[in-house]
Amino acid sequence: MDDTTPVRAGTAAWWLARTEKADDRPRRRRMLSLDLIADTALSVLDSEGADALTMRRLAHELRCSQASLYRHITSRDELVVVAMDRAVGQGLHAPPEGLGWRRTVEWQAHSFRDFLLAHPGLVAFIRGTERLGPSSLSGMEHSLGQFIAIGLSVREAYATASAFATFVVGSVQFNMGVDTANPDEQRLRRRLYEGLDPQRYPILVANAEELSRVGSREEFEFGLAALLDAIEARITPRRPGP
Amino acid sequence: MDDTTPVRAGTAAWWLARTEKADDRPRRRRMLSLDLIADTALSVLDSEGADALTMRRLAHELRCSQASLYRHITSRDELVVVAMDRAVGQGLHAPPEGLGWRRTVEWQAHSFRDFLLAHPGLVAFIRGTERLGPSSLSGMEHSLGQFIAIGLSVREAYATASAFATFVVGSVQFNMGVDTANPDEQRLRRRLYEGLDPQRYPILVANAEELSRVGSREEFEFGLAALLDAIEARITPRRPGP
DNA sequence: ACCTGAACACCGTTCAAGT
DNA sequence: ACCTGAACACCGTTCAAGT
Repeated sequence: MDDTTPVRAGTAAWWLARTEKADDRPRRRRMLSLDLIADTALSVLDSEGADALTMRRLAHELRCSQASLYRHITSRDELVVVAMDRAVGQGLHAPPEGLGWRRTVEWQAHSFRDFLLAHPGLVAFIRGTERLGPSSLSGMEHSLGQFIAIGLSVREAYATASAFATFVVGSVQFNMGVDTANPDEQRLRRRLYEGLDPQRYPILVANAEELSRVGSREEFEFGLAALLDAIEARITPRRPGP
Repeated sequence: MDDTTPVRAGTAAWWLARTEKADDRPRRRRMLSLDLIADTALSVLDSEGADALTMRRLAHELRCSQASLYRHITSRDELVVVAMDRAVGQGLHAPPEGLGWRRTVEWQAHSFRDFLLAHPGLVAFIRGTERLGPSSLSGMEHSLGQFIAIGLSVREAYATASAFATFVVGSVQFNMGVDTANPDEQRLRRRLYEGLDPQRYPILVANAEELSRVGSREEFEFGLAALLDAIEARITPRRPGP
């Protein structure tokens, strides 16, 4: 084990070191803790956006010095990784019972997407480095159980759960910078398409009006249905071969 | 039109203003230009990562003052948006002819994914705000043509192309921080799973070894096949209803 | 008319000095 | 033993002053 080079936040090595260290961490009776710092970071990020999340701001919010923060974290990056795992935990909710597997997965995908849309400040910080944190692993454990229960192998279940996570998060992230939150955006997008060079962009120019009306929702529903159909095809028993 | 509030980089309004302004921009005979700055930014980002991309570094690289950069861009954010659209252009290649639609789309998805994996420094900066840039729209124009040609409506073609883009980019982004580039990562991930609380994470603990071996590639292939199957199902003519 | 040195108002991080 | 004021080495951005 090489302790000289610093371990990048979010890697397996890093999460491992954290869980192993947690046991012999001295009990502190002060209020300040990593969890408190992370939750404060989340609330600042959520309510005021990325620019507001500074060490100075956190220290002010927690009524301590900036230097004190570094007794619980080794860097801002590390704090973000921990905070995002907690955010994932906040976004995962138990689905209603008795829906059947397909509608259950559908519900979960929509539910998490709605959470992300409601907290745009967090979205840009989800980078996959929180995948191995306790809350994210909890979500994975749950998904694995679901997919194994309907007949997928462990390996298939993992790939499937990952693909869903990727698509739900990716869909929100990819549209965040650009989507129709601003009501003018649609009209302006139409003008943008209309004004393109018709030689180079014939389809975009010819269908400017219709294309400007397609939102990220439609893309999301298409991709989600595709993934669900793929699972359905896999668990449908095939007829015996020749 | 409200000119007082600054337009956020990457929105339709912003791309529109850029194209409209381009015409009456004075011809300059100096070498410095937005394109040159953007390309320099890309090469710095690609070879040395996000931290190296500073205005000071760019100015040094281009042998000009920092202030000169601001004659061509209004902010670093804006520069990043333009640069990323150019990067997308570099990552898109014409597929070999005569593959049939499914293998063509498959080829494109793999090709773009390989590009991203080969240029990890760029990946974190793809945020969707480059969607409306000339290179990205060129990719969209091409994809629309493909999907319309096999029978999808304009609207379906757009949602489909977007879902592919989301999934390919999202899959790389979501695994970038964490994937098996480091050969130790797999072993450490296994140890991480093994050391979890078996009450809370029974499946992860029981399948630690197998799960640690599933990489992002498997997830990618699953999702890609699912999307392709979904297209296939849509273009297969249904029998007339009752 | 064009360019830029030098400054401004910030960052994340560290550590000697306090209690 | 614990905490922190003040500094350090950076940022992105601006503008008065140069040519």
